[in-house]
Amino acid sequence: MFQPLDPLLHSELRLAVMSLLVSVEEAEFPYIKEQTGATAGNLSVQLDKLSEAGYIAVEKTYKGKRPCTICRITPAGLKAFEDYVNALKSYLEISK
Amino acid sequence: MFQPLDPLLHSELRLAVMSLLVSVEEAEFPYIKEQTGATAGNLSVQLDKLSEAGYIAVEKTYKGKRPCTICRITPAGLKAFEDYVNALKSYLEISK
DNA sequence: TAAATCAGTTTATTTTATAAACCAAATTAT
DNA sequence: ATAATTTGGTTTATAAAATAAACTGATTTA
Repeated sequence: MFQPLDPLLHSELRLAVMSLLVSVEEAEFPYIKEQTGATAGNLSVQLDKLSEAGYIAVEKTYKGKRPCTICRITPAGLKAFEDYVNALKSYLEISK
Repeated sequence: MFQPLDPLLHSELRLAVMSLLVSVEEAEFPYIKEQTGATAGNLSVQLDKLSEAGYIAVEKTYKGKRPCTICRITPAGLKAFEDYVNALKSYLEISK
């Protein structure tokens, strides 16, 4: 009846991050922070979780002299996102 | 960009309960328990939260000699569910 | 009448989300 | 030059949430 929801994606901020990365395929930390309205601390923690799950790849590089964290969704992350969306439908579609 | 998600509905079990009640408009505790696969304890807690928020109405009655807890969605609950579904779309719809 | 079942509630524990505090380097102001 | 501010984050602490385990009380069934 109800499909289980991947707890890693069933989180407002992590879902927003994934949603963002699905469409842009590459985003820097400050951009994600601005688009999601998250605090840096919260974002840092949630990016770590997504990264540890293999849902996103995080590249720590430099932009001139300043540090620059670039995030990209992975194939596993894309799959997980799609699966999550499908699972959600079992909760949202009225009349089966 | 991303709409905030009602934390009361952004919970696997509570969302399943609401989803169920949207379609049936009346359900007994054991039925909800069976359909969601929840433990009785967890279900009891989550029904209380939905009830306190005014999203469902809980009627405690008897079926013969046995206690019988009947749940129904309220207009406020239906509205909240619809709003939640709309908010979710901002996370799921690629390209705007 | 003892054991098991039904219908739940209460309580305790683990997990999670989140913000506050912090750190280091770079830039800007005095 | 050096003090203050900003940028780009990480770490840590706290509050909230989810969940299961333990419990209660009445009802069947053995």
